[in-house]
Amino acid sequence: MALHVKHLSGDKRRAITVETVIELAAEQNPNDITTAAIANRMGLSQGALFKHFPNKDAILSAVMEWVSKRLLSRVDKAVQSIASPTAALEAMFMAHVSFVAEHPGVPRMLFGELQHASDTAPKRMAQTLISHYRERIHKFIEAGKAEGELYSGLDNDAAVSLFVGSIQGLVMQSLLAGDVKKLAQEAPRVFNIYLRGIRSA
Amino acid sequence: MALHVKHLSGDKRRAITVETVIELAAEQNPNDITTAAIANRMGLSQGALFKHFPNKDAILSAVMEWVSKRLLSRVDKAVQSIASPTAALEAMFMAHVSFVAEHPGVPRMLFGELQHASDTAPKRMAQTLISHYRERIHKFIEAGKAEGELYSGLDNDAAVSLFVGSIQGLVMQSLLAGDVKKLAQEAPRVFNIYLRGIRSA
DNA sequence: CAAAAGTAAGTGAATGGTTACTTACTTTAT
DNA sequence: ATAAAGTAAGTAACCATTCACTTACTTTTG
Repeated sequence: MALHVKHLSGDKRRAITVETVIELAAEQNPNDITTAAIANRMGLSQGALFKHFPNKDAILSAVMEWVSKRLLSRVDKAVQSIASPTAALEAMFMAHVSFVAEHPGVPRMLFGELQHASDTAPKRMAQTLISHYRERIHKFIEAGKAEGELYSGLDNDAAVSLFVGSIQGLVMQSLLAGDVKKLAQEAPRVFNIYLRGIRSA
Repeated sequence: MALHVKHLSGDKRRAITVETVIELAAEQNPNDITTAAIANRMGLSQGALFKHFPNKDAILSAVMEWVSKRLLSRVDKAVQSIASPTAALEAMFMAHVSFVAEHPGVPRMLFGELQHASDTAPKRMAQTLISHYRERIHKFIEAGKAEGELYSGLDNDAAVSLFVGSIQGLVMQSLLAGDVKKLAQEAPRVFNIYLRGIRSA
């Protein structure tokens, strides 16, 4: 019928909830996104959220699952059918940056979750996402070395850290400037320096 | 008489408060450090804090001021009497990393403040700290170019971003590992890659 | 020089606002 | 008609801030 906005199916509602949280995280401190704010943005009452999620942590977990799936499938897609490891790293970098530009709330939520002392479910999910992400970079760096594209004396772990950090640096700068558009402009220039640091001769 | 712990002078109390907050920020999400937690760690009642600070924001502002002074003076000291711009960059990098290793709560608080939507006093202080920090790197990169130590085609802004990001990456990894000691080990290896990315020939 | 007055620092118990979550009841869709 | 989805009005916990009062030390004054 599509006319009624109320009484959506649970699956749809859960999906909308996740997108709403990510939207809100782009605008405010993820740590103080309230269930009231989420419900309000969705045009629902606060209590309605708890028909779909048992508690707030479950909402955040759903967000983390969404982020994990989308980010990893995005970078995986960007990388497939690219033969050269360094080209793959570049494609991965750009895919990640454009994902962040589309969803600025994502890195903020990730970092926000990692800050927690106790290991909550969403925190663990953030940790595994990042570890999966790092694994992918690791593979490309090893392959790049094997093919002679990368400096043979390169420290693999450090190279992975710097890859992740270079994106962090861009995110932080866009956080400071409050401007997401600059991300796309600066990204290739930062990657060029990184590439220069890891490639052979 | 030095025996009494109670009734310290206001200045001392304020200094202890700042250190306590940074200590707490190393252990838990800076966003939910409560005035009760601060007071409790100091062996004071909650109300006593407000004899020294008008409100919680003033406490956070004091923390940011502490961080700004200490971090900038630390890197400035590390750099003085170093002629070569690249050597200065390295010294600055290492000084920053060792500062963070000593005070793991600091980067967490900084990032936490930057996350806020409204611009509170402590947020503005975090912003100016970072902008001062970036200026210093900028100068060395320009000097490095002038002296031919750095790649002439280098994008200055990108190089600054990557410098900051490389530290961010290290911090994030130590956040994941929950291990601050690895910072000092990994730092030189990450900097080597960075240096390779910006230096000439 | 000591008692009185003053002051900064401390306590502990309100206070009011906010938040996650619950409950009792109503609406909608199949 | 019944189960899922929604509402509105709770509740208990928590948090920053305030307040009335006490304690430790300093300054003033008879």
